[in-house]
Amino acid sequence: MATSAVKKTARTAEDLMDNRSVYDPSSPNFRLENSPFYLMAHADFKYHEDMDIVLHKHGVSKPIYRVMTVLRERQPASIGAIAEAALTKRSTISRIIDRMVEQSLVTTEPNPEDNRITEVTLTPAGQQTLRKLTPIVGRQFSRAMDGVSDRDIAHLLRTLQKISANLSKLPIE
Amino acid sequence: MATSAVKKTARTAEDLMDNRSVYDPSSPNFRLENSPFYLMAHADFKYHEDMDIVLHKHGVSKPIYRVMTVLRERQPASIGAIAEAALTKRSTISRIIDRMVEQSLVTTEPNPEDNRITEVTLTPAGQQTLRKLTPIVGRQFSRAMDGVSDRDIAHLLRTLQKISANLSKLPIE
DNA sequence: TAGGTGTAGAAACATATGTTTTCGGCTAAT
DNA sequence: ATTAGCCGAAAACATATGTTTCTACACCTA
Repeated sequence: MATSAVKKTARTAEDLMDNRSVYDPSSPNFRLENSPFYLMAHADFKYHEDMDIVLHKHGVSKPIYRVMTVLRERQPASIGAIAEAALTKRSTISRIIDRMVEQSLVTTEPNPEDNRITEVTLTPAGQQTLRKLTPIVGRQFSRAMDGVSDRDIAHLLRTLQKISANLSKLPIE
Repeated sequence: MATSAVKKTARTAEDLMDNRSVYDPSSPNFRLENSPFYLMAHADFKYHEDMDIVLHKHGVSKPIYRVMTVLRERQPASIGAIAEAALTKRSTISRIIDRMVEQSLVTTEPNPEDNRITEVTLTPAGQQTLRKLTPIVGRQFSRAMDGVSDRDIAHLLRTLQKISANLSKLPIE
């Protein structure tokens, strides 16, 4: 077809704007600053980098905070369920929970229906800590989203959810 | 004002759709599946999880691939510059470069202007490996973006760039 | 009911990353 | 010119994560 032929011969400035060549990592025009996944990693990194400093002042590490946010959603939760939600290996979560028990942030007890399963629950102290942290995290979120409209955020969410769903299907090769 | 008063009293289903309460981590209505940063982490995790398996078949680890993509942009590059671009500590990059030298993927030489600086360059073999990997990564990218229009991707990029820029300013507290 | 299979979590082991210290080289001020 | 201070990188040290193995338990089936 004519259009694709044109696109093939004229591969210069304009297609830096309107087709995949800038952000598709297999394109020669690809640039990291235009890569969605690089930008996600960058945003995520900066977001947590700052927050980590503040959290540490409250005796909470990044992985511990992550576990707490998972537990806020659903409680009690098994080690395995937490691991999956927190995108971390079970053994790692198992040890993080150990530390959290030390700090009296959570308690553990075997599931009465299935003795293999360890159910984890936030203690009142853990919930209290989480409440204390919430406004701090809220400020960081606002800082990140400064100048981004609610409509843009909604759009961002839809796109990210689509991408996540795509990647949860069976992988390549 | 009237509108804000209304919003305060009627905090139910409709504001799950059109205001910050679902994705602002300081809101009680917050849910992880609606959190932009959680979704970014999730997408990034899945994206690289799959790719890692394929890369390993070509003798390339995730961090090594990351360094290679940075070097594709600018070459030669110092250890420090690579570390910054790859969102990793200098000492870590230093060791990754050691491994890459072992595998003859890169060469290093001191910067003639400043002997403290180590300049890293991809070898022909390294470039060859990168070229071999490119279509694989491209397929994974396409898989992730399946059903996402170019217009949506462009929108995503703009929003992510905005967020990254916000977070690169001075942090909270 | 016994045995095989699969699963959850912990322990043992290996690896990778981050933190701190050290070393050499650059630079500026006296 | 010398020295103090800074910076990049590497080495030494500490910590955290991932991988593999093991144990106990649950479930299925013969």
